[in-house]
Parts: sequence; structure tokens; C-alpha cells
Amino acid sequence: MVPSDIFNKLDESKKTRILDAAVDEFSIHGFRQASVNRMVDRIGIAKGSLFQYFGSKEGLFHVIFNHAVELVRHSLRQVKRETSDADFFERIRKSTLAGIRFIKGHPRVYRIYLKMIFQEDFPLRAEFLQQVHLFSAEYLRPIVRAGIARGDLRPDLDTEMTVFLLDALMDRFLQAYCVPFLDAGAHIYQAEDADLERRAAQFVDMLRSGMGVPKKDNGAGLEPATMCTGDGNV
Amino acid sequence: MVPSDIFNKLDESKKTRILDAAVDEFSIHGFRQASVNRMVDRIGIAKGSLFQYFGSKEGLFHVIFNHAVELVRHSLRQVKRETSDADFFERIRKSTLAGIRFIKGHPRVYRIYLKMIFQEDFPLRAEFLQQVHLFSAEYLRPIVRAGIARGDLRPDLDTEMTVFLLDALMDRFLQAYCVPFLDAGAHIYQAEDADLERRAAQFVDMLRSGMGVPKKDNGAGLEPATMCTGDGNV
DNA sequence: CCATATAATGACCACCTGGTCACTGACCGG
DNA sequence: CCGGTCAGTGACCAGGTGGTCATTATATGG
Repeated sequence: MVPSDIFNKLDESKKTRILDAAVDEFSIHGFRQASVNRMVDRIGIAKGSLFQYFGSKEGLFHVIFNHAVELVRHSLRQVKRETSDADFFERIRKSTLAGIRFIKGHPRVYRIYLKMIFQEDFPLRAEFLQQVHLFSAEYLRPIVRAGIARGDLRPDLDTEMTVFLLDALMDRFLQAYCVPFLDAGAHIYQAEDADLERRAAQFVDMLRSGMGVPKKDNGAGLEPATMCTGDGNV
Repeated sequence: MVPSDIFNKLDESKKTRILDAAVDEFSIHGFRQASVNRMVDRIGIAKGSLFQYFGSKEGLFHVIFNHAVELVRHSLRQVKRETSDADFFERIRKSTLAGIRFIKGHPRVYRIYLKMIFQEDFPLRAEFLQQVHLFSAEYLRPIVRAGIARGDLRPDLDTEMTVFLLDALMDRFLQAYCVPFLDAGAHIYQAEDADLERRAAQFVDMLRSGMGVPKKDNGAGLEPATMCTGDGNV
């Protein structure tokens, strides 16, 4: 659960080196496939020491993991504060871009998260995913509620379904940024900031207005008459 | 690449037993963590036999994999045929539910797919994901184009972004059905058919109309006259 | 300078992995 | 009944795993 006193008494640079190597290993290989031998080789300490510090591979992971949770929590709080009085769609847009920023700042942490979702044999997987779920729900639901209250969102929305859609899309946006082949040709994968901004704006616009032709009056163009012929074909 | 002649000459029930055990093992453990020893134990044949049939663990996986691709391809073709003359949103709704049906029919195949996305060390990962990407693009893009042509979709849509959104949401809908904690409280995970139908309908409605309050006139259906006033504002 | 407490070490353990190959025994044509 | 073919076998291999612990090195205090 917690690094031993012996570990805490180490000088800071050594502690950093150790944790850094561990994060690296877990982010590349997930839990099971991560190798304690490789870690100690890279760090340059004896294997026995690692086990003295953390008890087991799982204990080591636990430490890394708690640290990651703290990072995420802190980041979420900050974004929420920064956007609290903005329009609903602006909040979503900014939150998405904040997610991108987080990934850029902590790419390995995000990779560990991805591994965790889809690898059955992570320790604490269930508890962890439960936490992420709570994060997401606790983060998005109030935003949706506020959006309805502010009059940004249709009041007849099903909150749960709305949260699901937002969660799904924001999550996928982030995944598409760092997992190849997940962006379905939208060129989000490792895109430049400017492109990401544009994509995020597009995506939020679509959230707002949907994909369907406006039911009534889309004054946009020419000959409004033809656009409103009752029959479906043109 | 291909099972040896020796394997093909086995009687059908034995072949099935072998492939079935392999699919099971891969779907539970992914590639790396899958154990050939466990497979042969379960099947009740000697380890040497498996290697005689498939050459290597990777060769065995290749056979499983090709079979899976064929299943998916077939399923996609069928859905496309069945829905070809429906309204855009109806096509999306039906496609999503067809996805659910596929997962119910081939849960292990879907699990292998999920593992593959997020596990770096799958053999052929890149080629495979490329294929899935093509499937998705080739499947959705024509539907979007047809939707615009039919007048179901706003003609000003960015096709790539639209495909991305659809892909993201449909994929997540399916994931939420079979991975816990991914449905953000929408109760899609292992839901009953009736609930799924309702959720799919809701989700398609949101795609159509978006979440934002309608810009102008939300006269809720009455007075059809107002629906076709030529001028932009009401 | 020694005695003691404490931390670092790496050889070692049991176990598991994918893969090999000399052997076995069933079958078949002559 | 023989010789030959051939699929099936499982003991065996080298290499890796997480984890242990007797031994050694280092620091501390009297």
C-alpha cells in the first residue's frame, strides 16, 4: 500500500529515479508483462532493495497508482475552477483540451490508464475503474445540470444519457490523440495544437446542434421554398 | 499463417474443440498472457501436436484471427444490405443494435478485439487495426454521404468529423455493453434488449438534434405553418 | 576502534513460458 | 509378418518470472 520507511528515507533523487523507472515500465508493458528485473537493471539497484521498499510488484504499482490518481484529481479540480462560469459548451470544449494538456504533461500516466481498462489482470482494476467512473460522473453531471439550469441545454434531456455521450466522446477524443487508428480519419492522432483546437470546436458544435437538418426554417440559403417541400426527396 | 494439412485432416469435432479452446484462451488473456500449456491441458492433446498443427503460438492466433475477420466482414455486409434504404438515423440505430447482436453471438471475438486495441504486443496489431479502421471508414462514410444526399443530414457537415463522432459513439456503446464502468451510469452494461433499444433510440435522437436548445422557435409541433416560413427568424 | 544496528546485495528458488525432438505405436501395402 | 510411413507424444530445454534471505557493506554511537 505504502512505501516503507526505508524508501522514504532515501535521498530525493534516488526516489525519483526509482519511481520514474517504474512508471516507465508499467506504462509500456502494463502490469503483468512489466518486469521487475528490467526495472532494477535500469535503476542500478539490487532486486532485493525494490522488494524491501515496496514489498511486492503489486505494492510498487500501488504507489505509482496513488500518485497518478492525485494528479488526475488535481487536474480536474483546476479545470472545473477555471471554467465554472462559462457557457456549457465552452466548458466541454475547454475540458477536452485540458484533457489533451494533461496527456501531454503525463503521457505515461495516461498510457497506464488505457492499459488498465482493457487488461483484465491489473491489480485493483475494479476499484480503480470505479474511481474513474466516479470522477467522470461527478465531474460531468453537475456541468450538465448547470447547463440545463443556465438554459444552454434542452431541458428535456436525459441526464444519464447526456453524461454518457459526453464521457464517451471526450474519452475517445483523448484516446484518438494518442492511440493510432482510433480517430477514424479525423486526424486527431498526435495532431498539432491548432488542429486539435479546431477539432474540439467542431465537435462541440456538433454536440450543440446535432447532425440532423434543422426541423424548421434553416434560412441559410437560396429558395427557401424548395427546402420546405413536405416530401423527403429533392 | 495457415493450419497445416495435418490439422485439416482431423475430424471436425476435434478441430472445433481445439479452435474453441484457443479462442477462449486468447479472449481471456490476450496474446502474450495466453498459455499454450493451458490450452493443451484443456483440450487433452500433447503440446507437440499444437505446434505440429500451427507452427507457433502466433500461427495459431493467426488462424483464429482470420476467422474473426471473416465473421465481422460478413456481419457488416449483412447489416448494410438490410438497412440500405432506410433513413440515416435509422441506419445508425440499426447498425448499433446489430453490433450488440454480433457481440452476443460472438462475445469472445469481441473481447479479443478489445484486447488487441489496447495491448501493444499483439502480433499483427498494426495490420489488424488498419483493417478495422478501413471497415469503419468504409462502412460509415458512405452512410454519411448518403445521409447528406437524402437530406437527412445538414449539408454543411464535415464528413470526417461526423464519421469520427459516429465511430466513437457506436464503438463506446458496444464497449459499454460489455466492459464494466464504461457506461458512465447510463446502464448499458449487460442491459436487457428492451433497455438497449431505448438507449439506442435516445442516442440517435441526440445525434439528430444535439443537446443545445433549438436556436429559434421551439413551438413543439403545433402550427405547421410556422415550420416553413421562408425567412430565417421567427 | 570496536559493537551494534541497519540497509544493500545478488545468488538462489520454485515455477512458468514457448518451443523441440527422439521416441512410440497405429496403420497399410506387399 | 514385415518394413515403412506418419501423426501423436511428453520429457526436456533455455530463458524468463516474482520473490527470498544469508551475507556483506555501511553508518552510527559509545
